[in-house]
Amino acid sequence: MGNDEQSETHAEIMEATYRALCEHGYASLTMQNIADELEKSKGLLHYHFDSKEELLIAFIDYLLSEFEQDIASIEGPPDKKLDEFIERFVVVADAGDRQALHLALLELRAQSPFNDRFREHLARSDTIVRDTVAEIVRDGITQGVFRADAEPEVVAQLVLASMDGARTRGLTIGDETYPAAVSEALNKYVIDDILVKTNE
Amino acid sequence: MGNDEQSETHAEIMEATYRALCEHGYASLTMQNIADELEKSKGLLHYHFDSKEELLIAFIDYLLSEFEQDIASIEGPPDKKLDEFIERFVVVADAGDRQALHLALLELRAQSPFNDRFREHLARSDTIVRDTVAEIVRDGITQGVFRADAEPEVVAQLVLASMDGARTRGLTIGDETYPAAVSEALNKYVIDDILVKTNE
Amino acid sequence: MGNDEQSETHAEIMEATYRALCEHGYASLTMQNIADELEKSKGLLHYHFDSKEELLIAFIDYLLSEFEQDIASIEGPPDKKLDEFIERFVVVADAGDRQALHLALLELRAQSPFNDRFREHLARSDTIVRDTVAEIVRDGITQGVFRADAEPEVVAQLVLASMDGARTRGLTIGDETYPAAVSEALNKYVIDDILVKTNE
Amino acid sequence: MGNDEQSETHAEIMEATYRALCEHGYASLTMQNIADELEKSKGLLHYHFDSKEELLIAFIDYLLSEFEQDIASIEGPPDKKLDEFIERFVVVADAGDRQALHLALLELRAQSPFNDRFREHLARSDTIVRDTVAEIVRDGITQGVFRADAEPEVVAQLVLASMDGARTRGLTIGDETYPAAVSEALNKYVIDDILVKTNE
DNA sequence: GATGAATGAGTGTTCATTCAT
DNA sequence: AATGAATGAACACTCATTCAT
Repeated sequence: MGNDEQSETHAEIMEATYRALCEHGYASLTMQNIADELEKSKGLLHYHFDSKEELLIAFIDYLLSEFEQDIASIEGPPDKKLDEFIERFVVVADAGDRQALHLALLELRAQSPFNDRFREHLARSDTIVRDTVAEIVRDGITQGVFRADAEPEVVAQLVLASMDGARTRGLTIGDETYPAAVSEALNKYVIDDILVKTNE
Repeated sequence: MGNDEQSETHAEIMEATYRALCEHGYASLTMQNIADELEKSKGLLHYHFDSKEELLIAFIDYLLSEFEQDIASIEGPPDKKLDEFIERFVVVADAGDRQALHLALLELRAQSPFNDRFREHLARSDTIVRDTVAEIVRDGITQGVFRADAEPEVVAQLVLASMDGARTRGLTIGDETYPAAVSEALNKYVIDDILVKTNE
Repeated sequence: MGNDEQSETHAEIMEATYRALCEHGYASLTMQNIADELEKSKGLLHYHFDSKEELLIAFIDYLLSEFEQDIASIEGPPDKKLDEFIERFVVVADAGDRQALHLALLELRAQSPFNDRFREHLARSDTIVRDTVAEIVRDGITQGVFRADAEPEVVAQLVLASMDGARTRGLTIGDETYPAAVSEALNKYVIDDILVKTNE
Repeated sequence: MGNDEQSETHAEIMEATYRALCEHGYASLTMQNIADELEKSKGLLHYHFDSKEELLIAFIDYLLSEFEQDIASIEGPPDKKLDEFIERFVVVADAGDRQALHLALLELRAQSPFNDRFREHLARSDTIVRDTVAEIVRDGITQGVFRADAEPEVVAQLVLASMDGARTRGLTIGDETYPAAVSEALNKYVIDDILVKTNE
């Protein structure tokens, strides 16, 4: 059976933390909030995690591994993968839920300058995601769908930054169309530029 | 303009709040922190503001008006103004301080989904800033330095989003070069595209 | 005015701590107990002391300084002073109160192996008290009331140890006559031995 | 005698309790501490004892019976037995361990004013030990090694009190030589006095 | 016998807020 | 305007105890 036992309650706590974080926000998140979402006692949380910080570190890892799995599952030719990647970052469909996920991440990020461990765990994932995008661009160049002078690392940074910022600003003004609008702009002003035009 | 009496202590409290926020972060910000920075008592804060929230709302306005004044002070031809705008957003020189300002803003933004008043005040400013950038682009088109098919609103959104995201990701991984790198990418992949090429 | 301000509330907290300690014992002593005795809120205790430990350290100092003042006030010729010292240690009269004081001290002592700061503060006082007793014996030898071969330090140790132990055992079996009995034994088997016999 | 089944696990729990008590002290002693020392689960402790208090009562009995057996095993002529008794109370050799035992006892004693059952169990033992010492003195008088005017009960009280107090003060100031010093003083100022001098 | 999950009451501590001065 | 004392609710965390397995 292995040590998959970590899964049962551990996973439920992570999900409860997710819901609690979405509902109350990081600054107001309490162990009681999480316990309420879990419909278990506060004590149980401390039975499984030494402290709130420990629980949140575990939560960061949970959140990021979910996210990493998600983007790793993207298939297809490089240009389609890049589109799909942006699409998933933006999320038109299940707006509510994934928006909440990115908000949760944003809040944790906003805390990272004050918490070394948060920063370390978040940074690791940031690098992975950026490398993934850069790799897509690199594959695209190799396969001839992206122009040879496109810089994979730079494009990756710009794509990620603009999508991140779009979400942040979307949250700020409560305008859910913001990410989609930036996604379009990104396609028009950036992606289009690096695409090899077949008939021009 | 208005009751200038507001100026003296009020301004000092805003500055103290700024320092306290930079040092402790939103989630750990206490009235005592602010009072300590002010070198006055906690009670005084409540004499001037009915509650912590009220003080923070006032702080958002203070922060944004500072920011709005800053970008309003940019002079020169549209393409230079856009460069300068990005430059100030990025800040190469006084990294420490302005970085802190943007972090403070980010934290407040991360809270806005949980606080209607935060959101309203932040949204107002967001719109102003975006309109300012769009106006610069519009002027640039009129003056013939930007291509006629550039969309002012869309470019403004993309510029702001990518700069915002760059800072956020810079904070996440504690990499101060991130915003500068994205700034360059922005110039190369976006601004360059909409510039009217004089001799080509 | 001076910094005697420490006196007002500080003293009341010390007294409340004393009463709470007597009533509940160290192991069950809570900040709430102390607050209840003080008839003030728990928060106030933390306004005056950073932590429970800090409060207890202050309490040790308070207790010991009271005690040191008490024994320093003993007057008269050396042999009478020694008697009076033992008498006060034993206390026949106001049994209840002083017994409680010594119990409080005993509890704190029992904790000292687990708390460096407790130990340091208690040790300082222990030394002072022992030196005081030794000094009495030394004076007695000089003045010819104690035999020249009496060892001041050794006698002081024996006197203090037996009185301390008497109280401890008195507490153990709830027998209030124990200290008095040991006091007598001490006089008969120790003090008598070192007294210079005038006509024998 | 009785249900010998008690022996196996029961004894192991007692020993674990002893170690846990030595390491953490009474005030910080938890069922988890004991379970850790036992290398078994907390639940098991409650299987064997209805409550923590019940376990501690059993522990007092265990501790005292060990102690009583120890002093009962002393052999030889009365004056040697008295010396040996003091020696064992003091313990020069295995300082660490027996010191811990007496500390454990002291802590439990310090609790006895707040716990009737503790007090009763401790008092019973106190009486037994005191009677044992008094009996030694009485035997000594009968056998002519102690002076006829020595009062067995009084001497026993004084010996026990001073040794107890010596240990307490030794713990207080972290001075391990204290008990030995008092032991010497006891011999010189008390035991010597009641010894029948053969050539004088 | 023995465990691990789970609970709930209680702990020290924090903090926005109030108020007399 | 300004303070320091004081409060009360809430917080993270602890722990003896229970119970299904």
